[in-house]
Amino acid sequence: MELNQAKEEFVQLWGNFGSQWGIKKTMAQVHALLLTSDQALDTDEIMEKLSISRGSANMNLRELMVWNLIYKVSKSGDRKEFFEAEKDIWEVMKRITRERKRREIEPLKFHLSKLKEVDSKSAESESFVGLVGDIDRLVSKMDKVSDTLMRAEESAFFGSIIRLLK
Amino acid sequence: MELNQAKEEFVQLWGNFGSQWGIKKTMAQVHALLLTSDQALDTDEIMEKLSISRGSANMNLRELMVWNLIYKVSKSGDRKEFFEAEKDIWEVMKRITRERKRREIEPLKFHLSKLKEVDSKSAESESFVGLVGDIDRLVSKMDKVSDTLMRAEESAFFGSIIRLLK
DNA sequence: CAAAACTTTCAATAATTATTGAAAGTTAGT
DNA sequence: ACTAACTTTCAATAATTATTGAAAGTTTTG
Repeated sequence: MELNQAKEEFVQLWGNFGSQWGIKKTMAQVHALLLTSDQALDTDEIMEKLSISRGSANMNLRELMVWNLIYKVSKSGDRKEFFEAEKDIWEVMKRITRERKRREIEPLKFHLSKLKEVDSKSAESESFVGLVGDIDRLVSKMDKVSDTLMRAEESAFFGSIIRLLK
Repeated sequence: MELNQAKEEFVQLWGNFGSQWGIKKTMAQVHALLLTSDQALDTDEIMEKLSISRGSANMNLRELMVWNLIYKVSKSGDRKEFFEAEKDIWEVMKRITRERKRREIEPLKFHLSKLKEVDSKSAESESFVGLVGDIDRLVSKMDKVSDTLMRAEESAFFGSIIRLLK
């Protein structure tokens, strides 16, 4: 397979899978384009390569910066802004996980804790509170495990535990 | 807070968060309704409680059965079908994870392996193949870890490792 | 400071995705 | 085998979500 074709397929692939797990398709495509580009690109290049409008390019680039997945870079002698992606895939995954945690896990835990305040007079109330509590504990556990995983590469101790899990 | 109000809020909550992570909103709401119901419900009750059409109720119930999150149950002396949810939350999470793995991780790995067949003549090709390989390895690792977690409750050995991660 | 170069915004519009509900299909009882 | 009770399908429609692009805003340069 030819390199440019492979890159294009990668952009589509990343877009489709990204949108399956909560990342907007176009944002994921912009990300993929920058991930597979050996040099920083400017807005017009991105618009052209992905056939998207200036507005969309701008919006998605800004969002990717919020997620910390791409950086603005300047080229001397050019006043345009160029963008380049964080290339360390493990770092990419950590940042996506961090952002999703902030946007999803934390609000979810907040709402669950409210629901536990239901008047627990009846057996049915008890079992509802039990269910909510179980969900809360499970979410917390998954959250903790993902934290630990994210730290694993930086710690010999946790790293060795992770290796056990292979 | 009053129980029925809490249940309604839970249905909304589950619907919103479900749709953020790839489960359709109405399906998640049907699931939440059955999770918090102390008895099995029939299609008409579900239609009424969630204000959805017969078609939508049917479609979402069938999909939940594919995911193995709910069961059909019969009541003697009634030929209607009733539905009830798997109540063990850990089991629920395992089944959701399993289904998502089947639908997302496996196809992703398949596509990634294709992309590694790019002609690697140039330095740029090498780095593209490197990126794809990194992603493939990361996805595999996360997949393995999640498998291990899913098995953890059933194994004293893995269970004790998981407890270390708290 | 004025104009050029570039970036951002946002209301209108397009694209996508979910829902409806009536009709077709199925199953069970007599 | 007929009918009534119930379930499923799917083309039409509604609801939602993403995209556009022209106008407004900002920054840089001479």
